[in-house]
Amino acid sequence: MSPLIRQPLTVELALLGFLREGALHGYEIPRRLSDPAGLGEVWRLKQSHLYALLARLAEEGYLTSTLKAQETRPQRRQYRLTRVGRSTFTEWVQAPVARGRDVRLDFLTKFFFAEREGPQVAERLTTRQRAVCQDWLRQQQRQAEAARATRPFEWKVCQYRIGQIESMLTWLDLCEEAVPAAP
Amino acid sequence: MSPLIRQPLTVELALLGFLREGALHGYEIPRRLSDPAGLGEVWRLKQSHLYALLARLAEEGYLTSTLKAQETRPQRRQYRLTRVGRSTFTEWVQAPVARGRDVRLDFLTKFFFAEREGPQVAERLTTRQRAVCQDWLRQQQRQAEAARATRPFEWKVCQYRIGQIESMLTWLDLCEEAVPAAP
DNA sequence: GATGTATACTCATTGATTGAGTATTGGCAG
DNA sequence: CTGCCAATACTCAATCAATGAGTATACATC
Repeated sequence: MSPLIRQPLTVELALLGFLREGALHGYEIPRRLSDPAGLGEVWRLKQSHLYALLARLAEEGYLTSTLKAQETRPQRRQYRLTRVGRSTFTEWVQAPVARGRDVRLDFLTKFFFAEREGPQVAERLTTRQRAVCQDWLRQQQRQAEAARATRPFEWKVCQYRIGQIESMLTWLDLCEEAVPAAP
Repeated sequence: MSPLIRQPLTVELALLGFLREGALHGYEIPRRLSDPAGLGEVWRLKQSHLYALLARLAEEGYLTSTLKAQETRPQRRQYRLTRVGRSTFTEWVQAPVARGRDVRLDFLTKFFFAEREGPQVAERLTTRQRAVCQDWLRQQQRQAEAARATRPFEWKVCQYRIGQIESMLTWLDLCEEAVPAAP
């Protein structure tokens, strides 16, 4: 239970999402994870990697693990969210992604769980992410303007990013329409 | 000079691009790399990491290193492309990026060097990349269609990707316009 | 009774990445 | 003229993500 120094604890936090609805054992998670109707399209995670992540999440106090014997099968390790784990997850799932390169994986994952948490959560996430995207957009547009005449490569990089951000914004609109409006 | 088994030798190959125009020492590369008019906006590379990559490229036969004494300063290591290094780079720089997640870094890097190699190279790269993107697009559209009614999350993921790919295609058009037409 | 498969993990190793350290020289402020 | 800082040019040890391979048991089935 060190004071949680590890800054970037990004995607592994998402694993906590699978434990929201109750205790789980390690073997069950890849089953849910690989469902193509869910995150199976977005994530790939090797079994050994998963166990390593779970162990570290336990070490850092986000969840507890207890061994449960079964009559027939080999014993399994039950993972359960701690209070810290629960609140950290709730915070994580509503916080927008801060860097463009993380959208691909992180945002889609957040959105997946946010929808499961309820329409308010999903809407808050998309609203906040839209604000962040609009900041990015403004910043890239400024930079593109500055580079336009003198630095053609930098200008093209900016144009690329601007296109990606704009299409992300369009997509966010689509997502918000799809979420049933919060009361 | 092992038979180059390492499959993914991705971005580090780009380092060879800096050696195309002549021998270099390790310290010079981060200077060129961090130029914001060039790849400085796209890449971040720590010094120690850079040296590690150079060492491995040398180990794998893409370049040779020799120590050069200087009158005053400490001696430096001169890196020079081998024939294998030269041809590997030429191939790499013209090959389209195969996975969407690599576009952000890899494609922009390729394009940077391709422009330096000449308009034919840049045009070949963009043409091929466009073909790959169109494949992705078709595949995602098929998948979106299949997921539409029954798997809403999967459908959204597809829509996200479709948007990104479409905006990439628009950007590729922009790039080709900017490249002076090959004779 | 042999073979395969689902359950449920563990472990050793690789390999990317980083922070910190080292050594030398030139310039310049005091 | 000396003390200190910045620039040059790397090296090294440690960390940590990620993977492949291995282990052990039970149930099914042929």
